[in-house]
Amino acid sequence: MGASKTDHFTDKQNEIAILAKALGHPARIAILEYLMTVDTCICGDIVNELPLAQPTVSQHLKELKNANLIKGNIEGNSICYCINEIEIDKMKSYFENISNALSTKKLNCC
Amino acid sequence: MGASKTDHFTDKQNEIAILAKALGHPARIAILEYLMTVDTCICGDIVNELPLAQPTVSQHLKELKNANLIKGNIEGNSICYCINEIEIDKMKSYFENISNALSTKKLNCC
DNA sequence: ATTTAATATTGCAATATTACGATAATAAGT
DNA sequence: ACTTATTATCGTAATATTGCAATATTAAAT
Repeated sequence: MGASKTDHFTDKQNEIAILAKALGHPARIAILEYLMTVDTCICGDIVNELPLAQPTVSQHLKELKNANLIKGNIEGNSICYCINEIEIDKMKSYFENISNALSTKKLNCC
Repeated sequence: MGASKTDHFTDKQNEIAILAKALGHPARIAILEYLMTVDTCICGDIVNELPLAQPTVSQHLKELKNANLIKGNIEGNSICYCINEIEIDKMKSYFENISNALSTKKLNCC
C-alpha cells in the first residue's frame, strides 16, 4: 500500500493532518522560521539559508505552498514568499482547543 | 536518498518537525481526538473506532508513542493509552508564538 | 492446562518522500 | 541577441510510510 485512507476520516481531521504533514520536516520548519525573521517577505536567498540544494529547497517550498502555508508572488526574476497567517492560526486554534480540553478534564490516569 | 538531513537543523526545529510528522496522518489525528473524548484514558476499543486493521492501528499508536504524544500503561490484558499533555503544549506554544509574531509584524506584502 | 481476548511484531507489497544533478523557463541587465 | 540570476521541473536513486495477513505475545478467565 503506502497511500493513506483519507476518505474514512473527517474533513477537519484531514485538514489538520495535511498541515501537520507539511510541517513534518525540519527544512520546512526552518523555512517558516526564516520567513518570520524578515519584516517584509523575502525575495530569494531562502536557498542560501538552508543546507540543501536549490531543487530540494524548491520542492519543500512547493509542499508548503500546496498546504497553503505560504503564498508566493512573482517579483521580477525572483519569487516573493511569505507565511499564510490563516493556516498557522488553524494549527494554533487546534492545539489550543486540545490543550484547554485536557487541562479542564484532569485525567485520572497515566 | 529519502532520509532527512536532520543534523543541519536546530534541536528545536527537529523537535517540532518530529511532533508535526507524527500528527501528519488523519488516523493519528483521529486517535488523538478519540483519546480526548473519554474521561479516563482508554483501555482497548481504539481499533473499533478506526476504519483500519488492528496491526495498522497498533503501528499508528507506536508512532504517536515514539513521538511521546501518547503514554501507555499495561492494564490487565489491554493497554491504557492517554495523551501526553506536555507535547501537545509544545505544539500549542509554537504556533501561538508564530501567530503572535505575525500579527504584531503586519506584513506589507502578499 | 486450555481457551479467550487484546495488543504487538514480522514480513511484504504498494506508494510516498527526500535529495540532488541536469536541464528548462523566465526575466532583468548588458 | 547574449549573458546572468533566479526559480521550477524532470529524472532517478535511496529510504520511509502505509496497510494488512499471518503470527506471536501476554494475561485474564474457565
